[in-house]
Amino acid sequence: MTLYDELTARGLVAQVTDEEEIKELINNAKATFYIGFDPTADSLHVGHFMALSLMKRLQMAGNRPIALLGGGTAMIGDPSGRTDMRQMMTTETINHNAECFKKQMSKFIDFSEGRALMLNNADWLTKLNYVELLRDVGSHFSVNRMLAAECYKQRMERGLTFLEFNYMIMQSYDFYVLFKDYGCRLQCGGDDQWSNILGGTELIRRKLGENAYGLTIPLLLTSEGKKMGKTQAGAVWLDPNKTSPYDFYQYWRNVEDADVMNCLRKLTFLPLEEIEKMEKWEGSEINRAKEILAFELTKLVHSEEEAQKAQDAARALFIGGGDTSNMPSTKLEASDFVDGEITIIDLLAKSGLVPSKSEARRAIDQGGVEIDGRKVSDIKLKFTKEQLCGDGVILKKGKKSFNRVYTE
RNA sequence: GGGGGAAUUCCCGAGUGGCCAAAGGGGGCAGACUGUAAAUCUGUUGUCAGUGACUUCGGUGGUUCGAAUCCACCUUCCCCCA
Repeated sequence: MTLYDELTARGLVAQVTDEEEIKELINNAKATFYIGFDPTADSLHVGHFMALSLMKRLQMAGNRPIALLGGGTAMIGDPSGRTDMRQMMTTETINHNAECFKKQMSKFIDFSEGRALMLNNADWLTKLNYVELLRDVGSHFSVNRMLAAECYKQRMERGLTFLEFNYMIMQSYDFYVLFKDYGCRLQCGGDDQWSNILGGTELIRRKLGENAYGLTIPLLLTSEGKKMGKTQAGAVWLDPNKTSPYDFYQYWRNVEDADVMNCLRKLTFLPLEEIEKMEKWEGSEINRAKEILAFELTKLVHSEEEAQKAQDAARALFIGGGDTSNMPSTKLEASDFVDGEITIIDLLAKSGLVPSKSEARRAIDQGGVEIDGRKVSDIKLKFTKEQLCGDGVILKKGKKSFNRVYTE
């Protein structure tokens, strides 16, 4: 099976500019390609993961990736598919974020010995001269065409600033620079980037008379059409300090039945034959597939060790017995105790299982709190310091939230 | 530049002087049923202390015994005309 066929089979190809040419390029390990990442936060999240994994897949097949940090484009803000303008970010924030991205990507992509490049478009975008750019690049763009682009549709109704309108031109210019200076012939990206990518291939054709190509990855959606990788608390981050490996594992362990196979195909590196076997699993057997999905992804993003820990902790909590030492935990300080005691409500709040004491109260009222497997009915329950020494107690809120609280 | 309209709790959206912590829906959380799934049903959903207090309706002042509701100014957004 060729690389391109595998990508298609996994559902990783949404749109391509020229299927035959792209096949030729990537199947024969000839391609230098790029994917851009705008450093709009201090960590990559699940939304970036597919792009990263596509990058890795192409690299494993011998192609050379360029990870382009959008230090310059982040200054503008991509309006594609957004209903409101992005908040303007300071240069310091952008640089800090770019550093964070760099570290995370290095764990995933092999940048040694020129096997991959990491560039920052701030290096060329910030040096541009306005009038020159207008003449050299601006003359190749038709406003009429741009306005008709799908990615601006939403914004046409709500308002679009000139700043953001220029985003496409900047991204097109990136592709042009990478083509010219690094021989990059292919740009990949999320499907929402289609218009921006076409802008680049057009610019290269007009300015250099050469062909460049684009390939987009479908957005990862749930069976209900919502973006995956979002929780109530926000994005699912790849940074263990922002989303713990345990929470990361749990996110995937809890996907809906209808989404498991899709995720396995798109996100994991398990052979397709193996995934096809799981397709036959039914009913509660699907839970096995979810465990595999969660384990594989935690392994990819964090490490095999962390994946194992998360799995052990989850099994111990949900199935019972086993090793609970790796579950999320909270250590109490002496100042958390009043007269050597702490109330159940404070305990819940401290553990982070509830955002406020009112919610703690509600949770107990509704019979949703357990301590070491016993339901809490007394809202005034207190614990002495001695009771929480050593291993402490295991708090459970609802069906899935656990936290071990202890003190020394 | 001229004219008109809007800003409400996580989101949408009612509310036009006291009965408003603010209808309804969505989402979230909890309970029942389950497979750490979905669907369904029930409860709950500002904070802190338990029959109460405090903060909230874009911002700042003002009128009033009393304001999300009235007035002034400001900010932001939308629409029409240029």
